[in-house]
Order: sequence, then C-alpha cells, then structure tokens
Amino acid sequence: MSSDTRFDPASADARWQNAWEKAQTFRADSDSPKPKSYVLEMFPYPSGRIHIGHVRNYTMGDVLARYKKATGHEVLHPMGWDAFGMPAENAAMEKGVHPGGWTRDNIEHMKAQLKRLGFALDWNRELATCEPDYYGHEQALFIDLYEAGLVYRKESEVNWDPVDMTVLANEQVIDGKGWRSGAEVEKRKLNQWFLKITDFAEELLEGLGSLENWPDKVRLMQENWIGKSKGLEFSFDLSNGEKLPVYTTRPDTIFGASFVAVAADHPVAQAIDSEEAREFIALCKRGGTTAAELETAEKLGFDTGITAKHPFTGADLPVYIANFVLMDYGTGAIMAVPGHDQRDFEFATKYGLPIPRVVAPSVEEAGKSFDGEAEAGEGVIVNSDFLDGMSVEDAKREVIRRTEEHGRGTGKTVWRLRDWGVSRQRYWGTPIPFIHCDACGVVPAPKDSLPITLPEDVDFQTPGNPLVRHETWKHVDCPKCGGRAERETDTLDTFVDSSWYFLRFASQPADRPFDAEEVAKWLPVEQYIGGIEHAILHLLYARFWTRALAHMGQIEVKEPFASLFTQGMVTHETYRVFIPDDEGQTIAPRSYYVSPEEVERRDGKVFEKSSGLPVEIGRVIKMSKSKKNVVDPDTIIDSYGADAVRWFMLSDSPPERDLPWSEAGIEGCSRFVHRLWRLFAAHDAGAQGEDKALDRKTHQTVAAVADDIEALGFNKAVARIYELTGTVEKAAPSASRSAAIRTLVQLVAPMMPHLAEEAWAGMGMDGLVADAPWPEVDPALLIEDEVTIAIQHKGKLRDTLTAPKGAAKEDLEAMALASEKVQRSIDGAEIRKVIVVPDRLVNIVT
RNA sequence: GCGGGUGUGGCGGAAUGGUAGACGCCGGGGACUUAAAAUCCCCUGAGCUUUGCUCGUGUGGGUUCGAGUCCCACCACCCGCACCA
Repeated sequence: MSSDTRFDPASADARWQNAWEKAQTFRADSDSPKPKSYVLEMFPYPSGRIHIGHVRNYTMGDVLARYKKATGHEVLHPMGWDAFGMPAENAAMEKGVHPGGWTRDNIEHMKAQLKRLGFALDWNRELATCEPDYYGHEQALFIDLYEAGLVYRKESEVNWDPVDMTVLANEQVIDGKGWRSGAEVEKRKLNQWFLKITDFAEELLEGLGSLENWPDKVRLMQENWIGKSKGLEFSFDLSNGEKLPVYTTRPDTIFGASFVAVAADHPVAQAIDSEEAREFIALCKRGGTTAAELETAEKLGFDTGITAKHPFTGADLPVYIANFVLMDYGTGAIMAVPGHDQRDFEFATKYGLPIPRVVAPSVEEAGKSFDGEAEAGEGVIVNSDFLDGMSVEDAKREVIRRTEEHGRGTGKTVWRLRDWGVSRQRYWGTPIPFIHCDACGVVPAPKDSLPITLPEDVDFQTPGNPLVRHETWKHVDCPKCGGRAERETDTLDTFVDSSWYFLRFASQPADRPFDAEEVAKWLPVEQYIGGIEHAILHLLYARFWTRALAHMGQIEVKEPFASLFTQGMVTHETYRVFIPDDEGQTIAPRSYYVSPEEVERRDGKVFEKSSGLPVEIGRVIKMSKSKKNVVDPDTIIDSYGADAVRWFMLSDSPPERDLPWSEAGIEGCSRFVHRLWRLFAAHDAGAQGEDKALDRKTHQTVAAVADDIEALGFNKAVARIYELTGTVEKAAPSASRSAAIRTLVQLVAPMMPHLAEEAWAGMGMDGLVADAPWPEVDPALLIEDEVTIAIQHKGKLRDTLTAPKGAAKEDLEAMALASEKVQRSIDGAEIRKVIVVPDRLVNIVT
C-alpha cells in the first residue's frame, strides 16, 4: 500500500463485505465453546427503505457485536423482518399490488441497503414474520397458550378504527384516536381473542426489579402501565335494596365518605328510569377524552335519589352518577372522600356536600379547615371512631380487617393492566388457528394442519377483511366432528409476531418453533437496542410471552432482554420557504418545506435553488417526510462510503440522545477516514526504537475505548480515537509508533470495518481484522510516571507543576510554595492551611 | 395534575467533589500552489487597565479548603401517563 493511493470506499466496501460473506465471518455457532453473546437490535418493519434511524440503531449494535467477537465471544447478531402489518394492505389498496409481493420486494431492497453498511450480521438466520415457516410456528405456540388456559374469547367492547376498519389495542389508542390512522376511535362489540397477560401482572411487575440494566425510565413506564394498587373492595347497602360494590385505595378515610358515585355506564345508573338521568348519561359519554379536555373538564354529577348506608356509621349517603368515575377501573363505583381526594373535593364543593376531615397533621388539629383543596398526604386519623390516633397505614389494615370480619368485603389488589386483545380484522397477519363449528364450538386447528397459510387470491378493492369474503379459504371440516365448519378469519396483532422472534433467531428447527436447548445457550439477549417508542407495548408483550412460555415449561429463561438500550433519534434542521406576499393580498404568510438538496448557501444565507427565494432554517427536529428534512442512507453512502456514515452515527452525541445530522459533520467524518488512511499508509513495520510515552498513550486508549464500548459510550470512544490519532501523527518513527498504528486499526475496526480491513491487509497482517483479538493492555503502561499538579490559592488555580507520580505530600507542598505565581498571589498573607491531594493538587488557604 | 429527564462556548458535547470547555463541527489567520481542491500549522468562552487579572456550567441560597458535580428552593424546555378511586 502506498501513501498516494486514496482510500476508495466505492470499491473497498463491497470487496470486504464479500470477503466476510465468503468466509462466513459472522456466522453464529451454537456449539462453540466460547462464551456466548447475543446482540440484538429491534428488527425493522419493511416499509420500503432503510431510514437513518435504522442506520444509527444497527451501527451501535454492530460496534458492540464486533467488539464482543474480538474479546473472545461467540456472537449471535441476527437480522430479520417484522413483516406483517397494515402498510402492506394500504399499498395493496392504493397501488393494486399484493401485500406479499410488496413486502418481499421491500425486504429485498432493504436487505441490500443494510449489506452496503457492512453490518456483522448472521444472514443465515434471517427470518420474515410473514412467511409460513415463521407464522406457522406462531400458530402452534398460540394453540399451546390456548391449551395452557392463556387464550380466551370474549364478547367485548373494542376500540374500532373506522378508517383502518380494524380493532385497536388500548395501547394503540392515543388521545382517543387510532395510533396509525389518527381517526376518532369508536366503541363496538365484537367477539375477540384475548391473551391473559393479567395472569402475569404480578410477575411482570416484580420482574422489573431484576432488570438492572434497563433504563429506569422504561421500567417506570412499565410499572405505571401495569398499575398495581392495593385497597379494599366492599359493598354498600342501597336504599333500593341492592348492594353496590366499591373499590378504594384509602379505606383509612372511610369515615370521611360523604357521598357515593357511580360511572355513567354503571348498572345502577343505567337502571334509573328518568329522562333527566338518561340525558345526563348521554352528556357524560359525549365528553372528549383528549388531554386538554380532561384537564379542564368540570366535575359533573346527577343525584339518583338513592342512598347508601355507611358500613360503620350507618349514615345515609347520597348516590350520584359522576362523570369522573370510570366504569372499567375497580368496580365502576366509589366511596367519595372529599377531604382527602381532589376530585371528590371539587365535586363536593360544587354540589354543597359535606367535607369532613379524617386525616390531620396531629390529633390537636382535628378541627382544622381545608385550604381550598383536598389533603391527600400522610398524617394521623381523626374524627373516625375506632381509628382515631392511628397512622394511615395502620388504619388501612384495621378497616380491611374489620370489613373482612363482618363479611362485607375484602382487601383487594387492582391492576390497570388489561388483557391483550389480539384479534385483528385484517388479511396481512398470522391467521388465528381456530375453527368454528356449529356443533363443537371453537376448536383449535390440529397441529399437523399447520401452517394455516394465507390465501394468495384476494382483492383489496372493498374495505374490510378479504378473508371474510374469500370464496373457499374459510370453509373447512371440523377437526372434531368432521362436519361443515369455518375458519377463524381474524388474524393476530403484529405485536404477537415480535413477541418471540428473538427465540426463533436463537434456534430454527423446521418442525417446531424453537429448540429449548439452543435457546438456553443464547438467551437472554445480552444487549437489546431500539427506540424508546417500544418502551411499553413491544417490550411488555415480549416479556409476557417469555414468561408464559417459561410457565408452560417450554423454556427456562424468564426475562428475554438482560440489558436494554434506547437510542435517540436522528434529527435535522428544516428548510422552509415563505411565499412572498402577492401585492399585499396574503394575510397569513404561506410557506412550504424544501429538502436539503433543494437549497444552496450564498454569502452565509440560504436560498431555494429553483426559485431563488430565501429559506428560513428551522428547528432541529426528527426527520419526517412532511418536513422534508430526511436524509437518505443510500445517497450518503454513495457520497462518503459506509465507514464515514457509521462513524458519524457514533460521534458527538451520546447514543441515548438525539443526533443532529449535518452536512459539515459527515464531511468531517469523511475527512477523518482519509486522514486515518494516510496514517495507516505511513506504517513502517521495520521502524526501530521505543517511545514510552506513546506506548502509554496507546495502552491507555485501548483500555478506555474498551470501557466506553462496553458502556455504549460510543461518542467518548470516538473522542479517544481522535486523540490517539493526533498523538500518533505527531510522534517520531519508532517501533512504538508502528505498533500504535496497528493498534489504531484494531480500535477503529468495529466502527469502520472496511477501512480497517483494507489497512490490515495493506500492513501484511494475517487474516481478517474482524477475526483478530482485541489488543492486549499492559496494566503497567496504564500508570503515568509523571503527573501535573494544580496549585490553588484559596481554591483558585494559580499555577501548575509537573511532579513524579506518588511524590510525597511535603515535597508537593514545598514545590507549590516555591512557585513565583503562588507567592505573588499569597502576597505575604499568613498560611493557615495547606491541602495536598497526592498526584492531583495543592490548595493553599490563607 | 402525577411521574421522569435535561439545562455547560456560535453548535454537538467532555469532565471518580480537585486545572471547566477533552474531542468534533463552524469561524479566523497562515503555509504549500500559477490558482484551486486536498493537506498541514496556529488561534478560537466573555470582559479588562493584557508579565497578568476578573467573571463564567439555567436562577437564588447552602455544605466544603475546593461545587458543573452534593443539599434546599425556584425557572425553562423535553418525554411518558392521565379523572385509575
């Protein structure tokens, strides 16, 4: 290799990608005796093209996977496709293509894009969830779950998206609108398939405690989502002779109850036979569910005229229908304690109901009045008969005990988590493997009939599910009685597909979903990397499936992902052109966004190329098509090569934060690629002589980069590599310098693998740098023999000096006092104290 | 409203309680060149009475010999959840 040859990514990238493929460098061997490391990034939906967010995500995983390989691990780093879902059907409707063809074309294209980036992936294990050899096994697992009692059907009110014509999970309803279509969600009653995730609520909550390497933020979000609360369920005797069960988390405040409230949907409310009641209920239902509406919503109530007998005092409490009581939480009815619940307080204030105090800061303050709001905090129980003087916690226990003793109710744990509705009235998903028979009811499809494949001949010109309209597909004989029966036409929520794919990556037998022994070798995933948007849905469902399979004895592992990392987005500034006023006609300025390629810079200002109009540079925000601030990975790889793009993805921003894309930034990265290349070309295997300081720097950098990669602090690793590069460039030729250059090749290999292979080969090294072990660190070289000591006077820096490492305190003090600058600062003042931190600083206090 | 996070140069960001601003980008100056590109070198927080000094990590307090870092109060922005009894 000679110094006048420029590094040419256009040829080098593909050459090394082929070399890795030919050598099967990244094939994961389950039988390897090496320690295993499973590195996984959330697999992509094949939307058509890789976007820059994928590039960042997979680059991070790739650096870790390559580093793990170098440090002696057998690495499993697979890739696949989360290939079912609505966009394929939308494309079918809009373009008249088949969802399968559209999806497979996309996969092919995106796979080629990923290959251009040189990721260290084991493509032998590639899978797509839309293929029968994946979803057939999913059907088998679904039947297993059914047999384990974790699948059931129920008639239920569902969130119906009128645009996508499908059911949405609660998690897919955002502010009352469909998460994809944005349409106002309607309520409909349908027979639906459910997974009993609530059976695992306690486990899923407790399991969070063991996930130390998950971000606290995600654990907290899941905790809130599961939403455990402990309390008391008991019944009021109503004046109409019925019993009304209510749920409360504050049984200690029971003597403060001044009214009872039920939800509008509650049977007690529904049974009120009056025009006014019906009108009020209708009013409650009309209320919006958006954040803004709820925040400002006034507490409204309707007095039913019914009264409820207080279980301890025997007082008659009025029963209201209230708009703030939810039917689907607890029992849909509450005992209202206005003194100690803000909502109840507002309601009582509005309707002139009593607001008794039953918790006070001290017994003496039992008569204290309220200051315009409820007091929900700690204190001592007052005005509460046998509870007086107790702490909140003691009173809770006592009330639960007495209520249970009287047989009026029980202590109860209530969860916010609901069972997971998995039915979708869609074609492009896993067919639910069940058969409806008039005689036998719902019967699971026999396992030997799996996979139940989707019919190819379907049309999408009519809204709704084509499986329902299909002429022949759904007709089948009942596996039990042999009579005429019909297939289930619902398909599974695509979140089911992504709830177990990590198991299939680990082991892919043809005749069953996975092999337990193989799974045990690889799982749990050592490092899972993906977007924060999956903090609840995907990650909770995957945890649930893993636990359910463990519960059924199919696998041992209980938590699928040992470490989770949620990476930030790639952002970019926006370019906006304001259309000039048309002779003062325009009132509001009209504007449109233009893409980065459509603008040019002149004299420090920015203009649209085509029109010459000035462009306003906007906020740095997430890339999106509508804001036209997207950057296409293919284009930038063409311009700069894979290594520069990968390097950019790792530089500057900490990986959990957003990364602002910039043209200047990628150019800087590209410059560095070529700068390294020149340095590598200057490698002289025959150079003689030792450079101790350089050796130290090299070894320190190796150790630091290793630490940084293991902590996923890629931006810091990058900075260290820049630093070492600068040092090596300035160093005089020596054996140490040549060694440092070889080491540098290895340090950048996980990040810029193509450049590294090219340099490695150019230096005449054996084999691939991808197979080379991580450079060894000599611990003796990590320690400096000289240190810089800061000298402070009254805490302010006055001078620095160089001292041998480990110098005695007295010597450092003497050296500090000998400093002219320090003496000038002290200016003859009396020295009261001298603080010496060995190898660090001397602080003189006067 | 509840919960969580983040505030450091023109920008992205470094900094086990111990020299704030590593490293990168932008910008300025210079070298090389007929010229440009590429490359290399130097400068680059602010201010001042410039051998040096003062100020400076959102604001105000506190602890400490010493605070970006710890404690208290506040402000701003971002994210999640949301009438969950």
